[in-house]
Amino acid sequence: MKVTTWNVNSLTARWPRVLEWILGHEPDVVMLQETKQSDEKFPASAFADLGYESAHLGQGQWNGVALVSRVGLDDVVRGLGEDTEARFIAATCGGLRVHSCYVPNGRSLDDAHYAYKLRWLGDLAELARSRDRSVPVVFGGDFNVAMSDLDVYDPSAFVGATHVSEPERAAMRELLATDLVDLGRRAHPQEPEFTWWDYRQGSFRRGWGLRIDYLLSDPMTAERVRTVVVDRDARKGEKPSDHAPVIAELDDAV
DNA sequence: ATGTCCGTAACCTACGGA
Repeated sequence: MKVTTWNVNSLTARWPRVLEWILGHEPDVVMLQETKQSDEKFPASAFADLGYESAHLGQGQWNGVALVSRVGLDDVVRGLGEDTEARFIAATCGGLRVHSCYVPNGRSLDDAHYAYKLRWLGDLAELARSRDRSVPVVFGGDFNVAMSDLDVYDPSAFVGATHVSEPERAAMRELLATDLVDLGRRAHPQEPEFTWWDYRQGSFRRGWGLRIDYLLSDPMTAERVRTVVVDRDARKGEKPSDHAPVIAELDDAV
């Protein structure tokens, strides 16, 4: 089973790339972030034509998360607790409880949005902590945190910035401590494996990236993982998202 | 170069957000 996550930075603007990508990669499950669409605009019927069920939590102009699956899509939960922004959607797909997460950006360390980000990650950790341990889980998405300096092209360029601060990293450790495995780092302990490059300054060409998009699973599911790759090709070419998809290939459950 | 891209509101350009 191929489980994937991708922050598309507007599904409207990215539709040709998303369509091409799904046809080319044939993922079983796709967790999408930043659809930037209302539920009315979400192309559920186009996904259905491709053989995929889908579920969306849209907000319109900002945020927006979705799940797209060709291995079933049941028991959808929209939203994280009392959060009013469209940043979380979960469902059961092919026996996996799948969670598409779009963690608040934070903006700057002294911004109210930063406190919101830390609260949001705390709420996500609480949800992960209280989960049904008999069900295999994957949490995927844009976490807007580079968990270690290996996840940052130049740590000196990020002193005092969001995405690398100790409280954000502590919040991610708290999430991981609910017994989740960082599949990308587990598969590639030494390579940066960046997933995001700023549109500005030719960052992609210069290799100025961050690893902020993750696939996290319970340890049993992690044992099923054959490969984890960042599809850098999706960051190239015409009208790319600023994020690349992350793809995990899982063996069937035993 | 604060160097790009997105959606919006408004209007042929600016703005907030990322």
